[in-house]
Amino acid sequence: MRAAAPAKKRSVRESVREGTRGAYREAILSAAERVFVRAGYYETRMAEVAREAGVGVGTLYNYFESKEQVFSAMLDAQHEQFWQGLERAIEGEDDPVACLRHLVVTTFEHLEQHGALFAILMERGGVGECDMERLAGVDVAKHYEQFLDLLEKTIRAAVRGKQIRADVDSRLLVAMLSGAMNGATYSWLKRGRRGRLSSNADELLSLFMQGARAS
Amino acid sequence: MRAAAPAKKRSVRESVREGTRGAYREAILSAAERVFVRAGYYETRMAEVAREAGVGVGTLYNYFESKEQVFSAMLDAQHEQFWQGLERAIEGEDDPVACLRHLVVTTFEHLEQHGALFAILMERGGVGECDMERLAGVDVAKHYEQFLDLLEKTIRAAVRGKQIRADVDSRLLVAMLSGAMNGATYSWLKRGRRGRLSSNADELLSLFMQGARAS
Amino acid sequence: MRAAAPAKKRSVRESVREGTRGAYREAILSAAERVFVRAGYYETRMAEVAREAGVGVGTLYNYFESKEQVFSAMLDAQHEQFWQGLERAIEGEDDPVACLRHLVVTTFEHLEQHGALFAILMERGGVGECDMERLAGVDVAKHYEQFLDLLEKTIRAAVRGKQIRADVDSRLLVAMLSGAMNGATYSWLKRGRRGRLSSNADELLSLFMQGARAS
Amino acid sequence: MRAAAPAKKRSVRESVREGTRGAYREAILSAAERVFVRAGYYETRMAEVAREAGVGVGTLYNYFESKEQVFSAMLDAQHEQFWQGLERAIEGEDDPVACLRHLVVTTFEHLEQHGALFAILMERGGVGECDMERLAGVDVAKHYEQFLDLLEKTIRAAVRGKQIRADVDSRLLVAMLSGAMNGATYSWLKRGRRGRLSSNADELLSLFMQGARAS
DNA sequence: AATGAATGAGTCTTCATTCAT
DNA sequence: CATGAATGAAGACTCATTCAT
Repeated sequence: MRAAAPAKKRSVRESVREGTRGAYREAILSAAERVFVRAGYYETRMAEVAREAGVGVGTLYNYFESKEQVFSAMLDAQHEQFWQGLERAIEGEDDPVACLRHLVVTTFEHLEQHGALFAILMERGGVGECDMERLAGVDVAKHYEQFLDLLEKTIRAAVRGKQIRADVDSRLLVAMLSGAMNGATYSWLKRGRRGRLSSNADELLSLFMQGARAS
Repeated sequence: MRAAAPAKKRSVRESVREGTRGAYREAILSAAERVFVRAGYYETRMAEVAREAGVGVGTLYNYFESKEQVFSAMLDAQHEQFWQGLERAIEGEDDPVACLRHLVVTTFEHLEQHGALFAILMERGGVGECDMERLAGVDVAKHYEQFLDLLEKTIRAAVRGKQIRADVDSRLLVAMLSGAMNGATYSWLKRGRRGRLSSNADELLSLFMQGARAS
Repeated sequence: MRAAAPAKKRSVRESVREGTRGAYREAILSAAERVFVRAGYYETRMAEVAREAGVGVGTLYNYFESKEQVFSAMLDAQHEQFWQGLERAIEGEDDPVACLRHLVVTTFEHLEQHGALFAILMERGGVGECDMERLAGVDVAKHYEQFLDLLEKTIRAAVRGKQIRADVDSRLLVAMLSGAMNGATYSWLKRGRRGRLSSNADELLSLFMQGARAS
Repeated sequence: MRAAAPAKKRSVRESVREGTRGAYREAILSAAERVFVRAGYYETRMAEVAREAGVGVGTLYNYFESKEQVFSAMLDAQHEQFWQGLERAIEGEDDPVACLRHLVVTTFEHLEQHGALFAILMERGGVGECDMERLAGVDVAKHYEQFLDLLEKTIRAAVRGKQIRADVDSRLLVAMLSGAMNGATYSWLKRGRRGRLSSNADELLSLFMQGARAS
């Protein structure tokens, strides 16, 4: 078999390799997510990621340049998934306030599913002056900023639609809403993930809108 | 001079030594604050802290047991200072809502003065499941929790005084207010500390109260 | 070749690895023996052991937990080898006095081959109150005690066989014989290992037996 | 007082200083003996010696150049004392065998009084190739060799006096006797210093002489 | 001269990364 | 390519020694 047609074998091997490559990548990123969430960036050992992924340490380096890159790639993958869900959620929704609700609910649902990883990053993004912002060279705030941008865009749209008051700096509104979401997430994590995080969405938004609503 | 009262000289020497010990401790903690904020816990090198403090590495270990202890001690010192300011600010204030305002303003002022260190801790406290919560063995969330407790106590008082609605879980209100404060701080840091963080206090509180106010 | 039985290849690889592991362990222990003998425990640097073994420092820690463990493992290996020789030498020998002779000769031969390491340990075992006895946490006297026990057992047998007088505490006889062996070894080392240490065995035993012999 | 006659004061001061110097030196050496015996050379900290002596660390360096020198000086002091006792014991004694007995008894008595320190040194002297022989640069075997020389001289005298057989290398006899003494000391230490070490002297010598005696 | 805090060279140990198999 | 042992750069920490008081 193995000695058979080299040409054909090659394509087969290729495709297998393709699939294999993908599978390995997935497995590594998935393992990385678990371990990084569990232990944090610095306390995470490449050996531990490898074990969790069921591969050899060397294999990690066949797919990624370094620990940093594994971390970064995992972030991107997470963000990608989150972002797709977000876009799907607000697709075709014209009402900015309804959009805001979708954003909050989708975010909370993602956090429920994917643990606090994204939250960690948001939080870490919030570190501010600390170089951790560029955690080990990775711009961990990038994705969070993108999220904040979407939030701001949506709020501005609501302002234009007279649904949200215009006399408050929209950046403050963004800060408040995102902060409130973080606060709720923090509280939920502290309580040991009891209950559903997303069940807070409506009440949270309601409180926010009471203050933000155009009179 | 040399023949002067030995007893006194001794006490002088003692006091000098006392002063020196205190001065060294201060210098180290101060340097530690700068370096830890700059680089984060893991990227901070004891040698760097020593250089920043203008002392030898060994000296660090004359005052603290380990890197962790330096970090922990610096946290405690920061918190001590912050907490004193907080208590001074709300001392004798009976109105819970006015208290809330003092809390926000004092916190913002502290952050303006002491950089994002405290913010880092709050943020880090928010990390959730990550073991970084007990960063290298230090319970960094401890102080933040204490702050949240005070916030909750004050909000409950306002609820009892019919100033804040009773139909919303006070923990959600705490999460929202603290989160909003974090959000504002994050935004301020991102803008490069331009303007005064505390100038957001009234608007932030006003928005919060609109939602929270007892109807 | 490559298409050959993967199963077998695996086992080959395994065995190679096994062999390699063994070889590395051996090399490290052997290097450790040389360096520890040369420099003593405290003056020995892990880097020096690594260099002597022709491996990287990190490799040492792939095989042993710590410097102490390297030391301890080397001791055990030495003792193992010595003890095997000893048992082989006295195997099937019924005459206690002949046994004693085998013990002395075998010990001397081991010392001739393996340098003063074992002697060091014996000597160190003799340190007494000094904590060095438990040199850096390692019970270095353990092996020496085992040797003394064998000596005592053999002497007791000779007493029962009326070959050695019963009116002297066998522990004193043990102390004398072992001490005399140490003394001869010390002298031999001092003379720069000239001549054969084991050539002293018969004369030494003869002198010992003159005093010890049952009248 | 202090401002009084400078000239006289000086001499007073001098004498006080002399006495003081001596007292300090004594205190340090005495403390050093205890600590070195307790912990061994390498595990001994200068700070611990200072504490035991009731002086400041800096003071140690006013009297000795280094840790090594403290160790060395303590050794010399010990040896000095031991040697004086030895000379006093054999002074005027013409019979070599009686001399031997004095040597053994005096040595054992010294060991009983001064703990195992001297024993340690003897033992260490026995280390052989190990650089510990020149423990931290100190020739710890020096004193032991001197003792062995005296032993050999005495044995030779006994040979000349026909009290000890001439057909055995006197160096072997020295090795045996000194070794037996070490063995007895080791055993005594192992038994926790129970009983009197010197009570073994006669029996030990008797056994030795049985073998060594000229027929 | 006594003191003890400051000092930093030197050590063990870790762990990301490489590479022979 | 997968693998995992080898590697060595780098860091926390110790402790003999110095020196200002």
